[in-house]
Amino acid sequence: MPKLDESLLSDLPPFSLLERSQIREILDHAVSRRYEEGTAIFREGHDADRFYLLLDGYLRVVRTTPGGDQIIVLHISPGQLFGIAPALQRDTYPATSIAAAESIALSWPVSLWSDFAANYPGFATESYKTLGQRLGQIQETLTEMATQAVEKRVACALLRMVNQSGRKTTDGIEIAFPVTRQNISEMTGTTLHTVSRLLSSWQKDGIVKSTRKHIVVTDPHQLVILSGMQG
Amino acid sequence: MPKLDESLLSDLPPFSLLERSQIREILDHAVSRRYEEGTAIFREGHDADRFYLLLDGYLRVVRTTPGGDQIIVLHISPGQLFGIAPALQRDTYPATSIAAAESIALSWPVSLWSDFAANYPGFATESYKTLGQRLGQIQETLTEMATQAVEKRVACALLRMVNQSGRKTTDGIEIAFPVTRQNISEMTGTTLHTVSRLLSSWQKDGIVKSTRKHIVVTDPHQLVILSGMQG
DNA sequence: CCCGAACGTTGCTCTGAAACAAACTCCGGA
DNA sequence: TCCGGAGTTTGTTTCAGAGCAACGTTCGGG
Repeated sequence: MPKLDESLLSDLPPFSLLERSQIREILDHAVSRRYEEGTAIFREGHDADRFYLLLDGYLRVVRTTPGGDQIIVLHISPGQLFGIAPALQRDTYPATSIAAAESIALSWPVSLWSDFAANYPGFATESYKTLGQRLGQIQETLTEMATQAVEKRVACALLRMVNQSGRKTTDGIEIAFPVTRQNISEMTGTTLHTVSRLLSSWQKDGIVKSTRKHIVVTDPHQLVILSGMQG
Repeated sequence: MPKLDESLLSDLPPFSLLERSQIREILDHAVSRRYEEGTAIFREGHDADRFYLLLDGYLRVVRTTPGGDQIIVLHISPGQLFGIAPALQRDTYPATSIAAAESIALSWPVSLWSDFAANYPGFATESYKTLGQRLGQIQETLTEMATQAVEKRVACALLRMVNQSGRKTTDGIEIAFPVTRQNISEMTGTTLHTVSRLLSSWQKDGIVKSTRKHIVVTDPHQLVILSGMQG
């Protein structure tokens, strides 16, 4: 295990108030690991024995129904805590985390959670803030799912990914991790067929440009209009 | 304002570990208020200046879309904390709370939250547990909404209400607060027409019995089967 | 270099549920 | 007592999007 550098954490909100020495302590307790695309970091229902911080890459947070259908609840980007079931007194993970791209994450045993919360100023506060934002996001998705037509839901899903991970290219803004039509259908509660049709037609209209597992939004503004504004 | 009795709180999880004197302190800071059916306790987006405990009645937690559609995110039963945005470092309520039946709630200014968490053992823990459960519920609803057909969603919604507030009667189990077809449609992302049809047909099959704003489930087992089990 | 799997596209059919429409019933208040 | 509004029922029409099917494309690995 290579020695981890303090600069990894010093700019991230949950740790930004801490001394260098404190960050050192935290890092010394951390386990760092690499996850290949498609690998599960932890699975729904399993014992929540560790909590995590994503250093690099992107994750999908996924739930599976008894019937075998899968849905993507949200995505995690670098710098975010995840698997923080312990913060909510859960002894089991409420969802599965899958690496959407090759990813690197730190993790700590849950037993350290209360230590962190007690000893490191701002840690608990920032963690709960994250949780609050996530709860808000999920509620947002739920309302969207309940009230909006498929086309708008797909447009919103694209916009969310663009906002979270978009990076400028010559053509427009590209989504920074691999996404399949199937993935998008799992985010929006529809079928890959319908998503494919929508993307094809948007491509025809010059709104997006997509190749296998890779999407570039060329006209974000049009997409916002399609999404029905404000959502 | 009548003096509140300690027994109100002594059996509720967030307070069950406390001394009588501590409960007294808490009550002395509380404001108690009655809300008529249909009244809002607080509204989405407003300043989160107080947090609440429902003593009696039932609440709907509701979100409204820019387009004016409304959806019911979850219900709150007596004994539960709500409006606990401060626990998540939010300065604004993420949803609206409406009294589904005549209700009574205590409330405290958010400034007391950190005092409570610091001074009353078990309070923070139990609050976060509640939050965790609620997050789980919403995820559950989201997956259901994304993957299940309308009939199953409505069956699940009825079962959830029955589980949360059901009381035995001679005919079966009745939902303890007023519910309209419209309400159910707002829980399931469908129309009141479709809900009405479903309830009519279930009534014909002897699964439910309903009058205006009032539903009794006469054959819960059948309803479980309709819901597609495990949901 | 070739093969097979994973991913994507497109056409066609069919149905569940929304949209529209029109009554009916219950309840509370004037 | 009557009236009006809120809640409910039921019928008919319509169509978005799921389901099914078949084919095309890309890519990685042997």
